[in-house]
Amino acid sequence: MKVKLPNGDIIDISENSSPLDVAQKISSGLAKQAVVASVDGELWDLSRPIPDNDEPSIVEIKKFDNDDGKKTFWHSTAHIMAYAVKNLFPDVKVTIGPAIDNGFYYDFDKSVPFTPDDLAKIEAEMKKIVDADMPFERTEISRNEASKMFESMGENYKLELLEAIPDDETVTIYTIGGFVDLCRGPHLPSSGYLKCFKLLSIAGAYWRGDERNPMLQRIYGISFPKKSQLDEYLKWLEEAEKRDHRKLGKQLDLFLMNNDVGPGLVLWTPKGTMILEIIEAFWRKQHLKNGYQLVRSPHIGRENLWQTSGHLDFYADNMFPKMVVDGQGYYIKPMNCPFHIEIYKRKRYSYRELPLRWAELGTVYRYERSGVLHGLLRVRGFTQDDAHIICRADQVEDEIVKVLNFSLFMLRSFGFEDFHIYISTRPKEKSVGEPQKWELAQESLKKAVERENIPFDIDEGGGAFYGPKIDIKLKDALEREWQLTTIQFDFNLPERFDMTYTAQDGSFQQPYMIHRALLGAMERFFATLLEHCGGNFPLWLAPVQVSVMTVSEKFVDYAQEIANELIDNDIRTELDDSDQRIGYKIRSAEGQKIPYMIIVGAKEEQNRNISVRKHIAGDLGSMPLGEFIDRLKSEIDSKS
RNA sequence: GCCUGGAUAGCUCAGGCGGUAGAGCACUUCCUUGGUAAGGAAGAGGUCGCGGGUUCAAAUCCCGCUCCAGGCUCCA
Repeated sequence: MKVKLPNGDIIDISENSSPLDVAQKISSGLAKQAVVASVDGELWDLSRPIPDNDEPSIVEIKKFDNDDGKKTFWHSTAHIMAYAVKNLFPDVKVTIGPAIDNGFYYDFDKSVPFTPDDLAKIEAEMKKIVDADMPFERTEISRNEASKMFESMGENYKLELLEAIPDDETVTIYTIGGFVDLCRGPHLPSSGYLKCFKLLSIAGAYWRGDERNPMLQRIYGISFPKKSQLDEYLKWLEEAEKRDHRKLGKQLDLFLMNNDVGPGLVLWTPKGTMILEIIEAFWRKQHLKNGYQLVRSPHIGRENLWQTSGHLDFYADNMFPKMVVDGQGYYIKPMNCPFHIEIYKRKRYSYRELPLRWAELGTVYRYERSGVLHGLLRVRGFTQDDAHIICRADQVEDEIVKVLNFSLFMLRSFGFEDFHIYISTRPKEKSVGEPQKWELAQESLKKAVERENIPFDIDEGGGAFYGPKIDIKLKDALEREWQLTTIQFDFNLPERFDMTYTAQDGSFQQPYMIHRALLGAMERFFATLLEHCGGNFPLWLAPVQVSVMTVSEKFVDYAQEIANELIDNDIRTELDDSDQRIGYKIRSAEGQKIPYMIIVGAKEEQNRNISVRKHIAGDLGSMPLGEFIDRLKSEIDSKS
């Protein structure tokens, strides 16, 4: 029989050949690296025979570097882990064990949770299975048989999964050694493929992710065909840990949280505040340049306001409880929008006055469940770089293009380059707003994104009930995705607050309203930036830009002179005139990741110049102060 | 909120099967006046997260709470 390769080549193979045989025909190298295949677009086990159709099947061989390859590799590792766990703990019930973006997990129902020691035991057991190189066997099975089998094994979770499989789908099981699992596949041909793996962590997880269901024990792990890949991954994990914003925040003395102040509430130190101030100054300047006006609003508002906005109906769970003042109910704001709308409603607007773009660095407070708080990424009090665009239907598309460009400009200014856009459309269930408004909004979002030529996905039905949105995710220096920007239509609030403008024909029309946060929340943005640069802030953001250090106390006067000159030139400068050796001062400045160090001693004082050392890079030699200042200024301007 | 594991000096951590604690760094003082990632000495620093119980005695054992970490669920 014949099969066709993706490049069009036709290959002759014998009956009942598998993709592995095909790979072997192409080259032994490919056969060695192959982990899975697709046959006519369907993922296919390497060892599963290819059907002999009239038309030659299209067979694609996939290696580990392919996404499907990775997923298969990891999924098979999950099975082998489950097998090992069943060997060691026969009472455990198995549930699901999928591949995820980085590795895999498997959830077990086990009365006594796993301990870290168990992980080592499980790894050792897995090693045995791998060394025995046992084949994965795929079997198609009738629903009845499968049901009987899992019932006899007492695997009630598998029974539940089985029931959820649609009637027209073939039920398959995969067997490896003594372990049988209900599984769609595909899998590696055998356990020997798993050259190196590591179990990483244990965590609780609800069955099917529903908190009303029992808590299962989840084990996370990762695996690779080569040891070097595992080492590289572990190094990456280590690097990520080093860059953890909570760790760097402490190390560089930027912010803190404290028990007495309360969970999820951030205290900003002078250095952290300096950075925030620079970001915010840049933010204000750019907003004014981009046609925004700034507004401000209070931190609390009357109950009635939140009733009108609907927050008390649909957002109350996330709001801090009511306080009563003079017999009136008040709430701390979880959002800024109702205030901006009240500003809008102070007068009548003509269609000529639109669009309005009102921005505020508005600090909001949301009640987040205790278990979800996480450093600066998830807090209870945070400052949104919020703005509301109020415009006419004919302005919507332009406004979206503008805000999208503005957003990308802002993010790029901070050194982010790699973006992915997600558009979310009208939910199927309930939503508010006229269909034609949704249509117009969704079309505008798509057109705007297409114009920018940035990869995007559409999440059909993924929008909020009150309007479609664009989210921008960015990748940081470690290729991790973060979501900051969101641009969101709102068909709910204009209606609830009865916002209108007077149209050309004298009629009252409801404007379109767009919420947008470009950097998202300042706290989250700060954390992202901090992890992205690993604490090595670009010069324009560094809280201390230069540390002037003396070789001995004899040169303090000259050093002070230099420091004063820098400060006069708006360079954030610190003078280290401590009674320490220069090596010590350098070490401490390097540890604080101060971008430039100036060293002054006898040579410098005599020549009226300075010696410059750059963070990480090292000694740059000596130069006149003026030249150094010019260098700093151009580096600051370039934001590099 | 749920599961698991934690909380000891400003920081990083050791110790402790019940008899009120220790290191390194940081801090203070003194010596040293030193040229590109740790000079030396001395000193000061802790109700061992908070509250209760058991006990002659609790930082240690028990219970409750707070906070933190990794997940789950939820989200900027």
